[in-house]
Amino acid sequence: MSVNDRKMKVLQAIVDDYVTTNEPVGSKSLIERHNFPVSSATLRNDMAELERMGLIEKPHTSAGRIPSDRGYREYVDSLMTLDSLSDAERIEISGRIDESVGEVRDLLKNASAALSETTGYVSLVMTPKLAGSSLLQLKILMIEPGKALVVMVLSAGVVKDKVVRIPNFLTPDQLKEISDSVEKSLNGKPLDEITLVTLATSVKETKIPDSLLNQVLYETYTAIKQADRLDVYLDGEHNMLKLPDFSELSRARDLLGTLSHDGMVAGYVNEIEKENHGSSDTYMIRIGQEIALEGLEDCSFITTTYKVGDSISGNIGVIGPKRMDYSKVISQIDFVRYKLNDGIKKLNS
Amino acid sequence: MSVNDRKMKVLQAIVDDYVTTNEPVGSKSLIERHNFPVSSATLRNDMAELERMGLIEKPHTSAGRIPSDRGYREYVDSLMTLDSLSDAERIEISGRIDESVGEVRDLLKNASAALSETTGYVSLVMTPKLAGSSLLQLKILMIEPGKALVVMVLSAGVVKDKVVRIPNFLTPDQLKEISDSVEKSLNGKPLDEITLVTLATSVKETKIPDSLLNQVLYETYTAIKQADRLDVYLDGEHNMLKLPDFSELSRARDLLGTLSHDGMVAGYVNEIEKENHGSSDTYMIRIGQEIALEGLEDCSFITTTYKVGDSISGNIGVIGPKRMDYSKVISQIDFVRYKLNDGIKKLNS
DNA sequence: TTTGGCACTCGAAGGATAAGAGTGCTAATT
DNA sequence: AATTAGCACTCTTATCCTTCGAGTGCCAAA
Repeated sequence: MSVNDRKMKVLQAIVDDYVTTNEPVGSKSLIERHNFPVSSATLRNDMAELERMGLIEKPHTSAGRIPSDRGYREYVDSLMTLDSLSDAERIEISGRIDESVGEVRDLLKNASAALSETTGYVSLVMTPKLAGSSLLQLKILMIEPGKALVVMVLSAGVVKDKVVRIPNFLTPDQLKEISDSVEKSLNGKPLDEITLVTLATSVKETKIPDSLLNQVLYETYTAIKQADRLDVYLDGEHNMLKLPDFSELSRARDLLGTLSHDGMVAGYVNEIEKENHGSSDTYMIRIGQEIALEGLEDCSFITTTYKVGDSISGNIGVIGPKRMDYSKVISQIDFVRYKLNDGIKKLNS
Repeated sequence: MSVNDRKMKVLQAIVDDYVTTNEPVGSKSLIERHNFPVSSATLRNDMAELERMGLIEKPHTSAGRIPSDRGYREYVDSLMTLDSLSDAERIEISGRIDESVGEVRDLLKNASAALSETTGYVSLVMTPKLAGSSLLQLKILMIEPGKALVVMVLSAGVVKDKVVRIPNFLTPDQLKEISDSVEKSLNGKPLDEITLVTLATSVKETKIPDSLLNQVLYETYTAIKQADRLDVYLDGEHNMLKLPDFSELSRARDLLGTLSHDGMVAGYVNEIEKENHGSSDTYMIRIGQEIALEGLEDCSFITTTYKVGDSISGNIGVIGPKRMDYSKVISQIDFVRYKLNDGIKKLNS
């Protein structure tokens, strides 16, 4: 084993130890716990070198070493060995997710709950981005005078709807006429290409007075725009309070404060995804300072995607302390992702 | 002023001081801050008496006094003076709530956000209980072979729907036949009186084979049952970390742990409401140990109802430290409640 | 019933000290 | 050149002690 190889082993050992004990690790305990065929003095030299390379650091002059952000990065990129889930864990997760009844929303919520429960960290599940998916059907149904339901069927069988207000004296027949023309002209169009103008041109041929038409069109338009609204299911925030990493109240406060703006978190995930543009099934891992969200400096953020049909996907991930068992968490996310894909397929088929 | 009156004044002063300073209040500072026309020794006697009555207590032998749960109770029931909101607060709250677009769900979420924001505590908004409301319309619409949408209109104009799976070879005409018979026989029935049997009898006369019928009926039944699902919007949990009352990490952990089970909190609110059965517009206040939820021993829980139409109502409230400005919080809830009632009326009219 | 006075209590804050884990460096060894 | 033993040095943590001050309870006088 070359000297360089050993240094990397040392880094790996430091990360492993620090993750489990949450104590800066010193040369002596390193020797005790792992069987390095060298003395502690040698490890001290290696550790000094690793520090020079910026991979580990000491909290204080006379303390052991902890991994730096770059150290974790090196660990995750090159040193980590992936392990797999125990059967017990699989059963636990499956149980929670399979109890979902009927709606995608339940499924996503339960997946998030299962993920935060098994990891002990914060889980994140976002509804799929529908902006790029296309409109397969659109019907406007009269509920009662003045009130209608816009029902949209999107690619991959996703159904969205919204109650809208319409002019009181619009008749069901008139509404049907509008609905049919709109559907005819929008059919197959991607959601994000639909504008108010598109809608207006689609009903040019009808004989319904503009005054009535306009309100219906506008409401239909808002319904379409709202169809791709992003919902975020964050779960397990309170888990972070159990971690020694956040035993300082101010850290915990900053963290939970930021996490309470789920829109911010979602926005950040979308940014990350843009950078990795669309390579699905891969894991995006952000460590410590790499995360551009206030209060998450001591966290790592792991995300990946789940699928709804072929072209539509949503995000799923975990926010935990930098000091986490990356390998384990990734396999946990992976299994939840698998169950989620599966559940959605069953629901939407 | 009688001696007894003064004792109550002293209690009031202690609560007021303790709420603002979060320090046990002693006889001397009491004299300084309020103009009692007596000496500190006299107040000491009064305080000893109040303690004998169980209304105040000392954390330690040589500390000042803090209100006991019963002390707060006395304060809330008899001593508190209600004040009103500042214009700035009204505008702040109105702004947040008025920006809601289109859906009741947004409105509830925003109301909850506004409430947690202005109080600085945890807010709670629950969707209305629909179990008792009745079914005015029910339509089952074919979306594509194998998939249909069940649309229900309930009292007070509330619309609910759910995508369900149906047998692949069921024709739109058959579906319409089922839909019409079901609607005819269920019309006006309260949701909680509808059973699978009710549904089955309603379609006895149709000529559709049972094998097809049963799945549709079952799915419709689950759609109806799911219509009155209770959603809970808890917001501002992280605010609690800012309070000195929860600067002990373990307290904060217990509190947020319990609050993360929003189902538990919702269940508790329903219990409270049953006890107060249905007297609307009143405030239900639980203080400290009166709250039967783990981790909320140092909290107070104030709830009331908002209205959707005449007969349907939901709950809204705040969870904060016992040591809160009750009067202020109540007026804040009251204003949010008012804005919420108003917003719903506008949406549903 | 109220008041001044006084002894007493107890927590919070501030040092001082000792223990312990860990480091860096030097000189010797392989 | 790489490794090792040894040792002086550093820095944190825990513990104990002291002091300080706010507050109490109670007694005797008004």
